Amino acid sequence: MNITLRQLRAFVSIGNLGGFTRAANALHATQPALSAQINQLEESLGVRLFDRSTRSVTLTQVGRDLLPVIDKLLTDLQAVAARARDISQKNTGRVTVAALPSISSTLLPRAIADFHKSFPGISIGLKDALAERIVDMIRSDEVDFGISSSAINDPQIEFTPLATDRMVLVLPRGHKLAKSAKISLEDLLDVPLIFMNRDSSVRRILDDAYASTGQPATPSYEAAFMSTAIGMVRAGLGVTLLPSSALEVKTASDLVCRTIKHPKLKRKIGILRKRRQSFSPAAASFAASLHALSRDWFGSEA
Amino acid sequence: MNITLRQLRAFVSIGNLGGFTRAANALHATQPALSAQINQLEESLGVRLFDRSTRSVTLTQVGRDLLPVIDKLLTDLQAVAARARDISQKNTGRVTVAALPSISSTLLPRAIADFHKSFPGISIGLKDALAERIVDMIRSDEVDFGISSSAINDPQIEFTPLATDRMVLVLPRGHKLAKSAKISLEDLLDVPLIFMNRDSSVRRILDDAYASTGQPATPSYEAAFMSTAIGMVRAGLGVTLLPSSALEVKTASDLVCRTIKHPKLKRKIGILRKRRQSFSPAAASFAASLHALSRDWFGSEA
DNA sequence: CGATCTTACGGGATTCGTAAACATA
DNA sequence: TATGTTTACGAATCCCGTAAGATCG
Repeated sequence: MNITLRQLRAFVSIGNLGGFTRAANALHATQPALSAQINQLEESLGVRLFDRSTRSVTLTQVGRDLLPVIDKLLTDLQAVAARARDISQKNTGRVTVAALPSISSTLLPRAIADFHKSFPGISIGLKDALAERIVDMIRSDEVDFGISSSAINDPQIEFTPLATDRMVLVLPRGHKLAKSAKISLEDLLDVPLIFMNRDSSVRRILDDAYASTGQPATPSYEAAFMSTAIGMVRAGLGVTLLPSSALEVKTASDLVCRTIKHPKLKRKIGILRKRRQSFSPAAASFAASLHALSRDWFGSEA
Repeated sequence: MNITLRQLRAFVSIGNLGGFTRAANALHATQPALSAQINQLEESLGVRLFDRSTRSVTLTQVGRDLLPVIDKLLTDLQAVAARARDISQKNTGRVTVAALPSISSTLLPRAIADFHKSFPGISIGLKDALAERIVDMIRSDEVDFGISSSAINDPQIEFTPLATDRMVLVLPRGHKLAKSAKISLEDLLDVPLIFMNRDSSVRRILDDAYASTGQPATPSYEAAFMSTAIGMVRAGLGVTLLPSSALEVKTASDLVCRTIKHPKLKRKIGILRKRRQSFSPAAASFAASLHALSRDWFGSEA
């Protein structure tokens, strides 16, 4: 015969309430049901738990010993279930994401702030890193998911697009190109160019784009941080191409942004995660929040 | 939906063994059953516990969190059940009994020794006391049961006879009464009598018996301990009447025991316990052992 | 193609609740 | 006599196991 939780609950309830009838009411069951359950439990354990007369029920010595232990057991179980439900209802949990610096500095802070309003119980960890490192962190489960560009060739990693990030030309307000209606890559040949250095994924996109034109990229300067590149533009050292996601430049009144028509001057930004590994409820919720926010941010361009 | 122990066991087993099929074999169940159980558990908790592909099963983050907790829960339950079964199988436990001094010094030491051979896991506590105190200890649950005479007038206390204890006359080997074939109470009128003092239940029996003859008891000496009374007899100060249960006197070669025919010169010795309070398994076992031993000891006289 | 999980479904065991019997204060 | 437990029994439910389906390596 097997012990069931119902039997244990009946035992605790009867023991605490001191009667089958009272316990039956409390448990929304009938007395005969409890009677049977206690009989089964007693048989399973091989001990008599209650001394029952028709008029009163008292615990036996063994029952008195067992009651607090079993009570604790049931309380513990309830706590575990409550914790699980808490996680599922996103009242608690932790999500850690890895994202490119451009995303980490612009979209994510706002996303995190918004998300925290809806789910104050979930804490979010953010690690900014370059594309390769992001993939590493996903592989080693250091993060729940990553936010990066799609240029990944790993069958283990799954990409879900969030938005398209265009490369925009950033130039000083008075620059001659600022007047041109349309600007192409060829127009930039005789202008000093400021690129991100070769570690960055932005740079890789530019190199690819230039390679497709047959004209190699010849930057006059290379910067490790976007803020450096912008500072150089502002100082009149040249122009630079930066992802629109790093839109802090838009707010600078002495700079002008112009889009350049070229199929390769854009990249897909999206969520990277291990294939066939489900999101935790908290991570799923945050990812959904990111999708919603990116629609507002970039519009619904594919 | 309600959580069941089977679901938890399935979860732990699958989590530890890393597969539904392996767990199904281990649990002597079929794998669709486990599949259903995990589905139910996941629904109850509101969280996904496993990431399952057709070829492999891995715990989700939440599942990894929950596994050790639930494992411990089940282990605890098993320990509780094992403990209860231990008690029921009398591999463990403690019995405390209160008994009259005459019983405590003769029958009980042997009973305890015998019992210990059969049930080495049960420890037995013995408290020797007079009748009133025994009843007190039963009432206050200081002891599991008492061993005393039946002269108790408490509806709360239940008496189960063990044996009949006769009062025997103890006299020096050369005493004149030792030659008489039959001795009655009246024959003792002109002999110095040594009685137990008025606290003892033995004395009460003698007083009752004498009262029924119309002749008041007139002891020449009163002793608090039986050994004192015996010493007095041995010294020739008189004769005494003692319960046969205190049979150590039988072994003294310079003394003679003679029974006296009188309906009141006996008492029923038995087990006293609270009405409608069940024995613990250990207590029941020891009580049964006492019944068996007393049959050997006194014969099966009612 | 084989190993493994999921779905579908029928039969059997469990268990619940109603009603009557039973026991004690 | 009234309260409260146990017994009896019919019915609903639950759950398991078999078999077929689906999917991934």
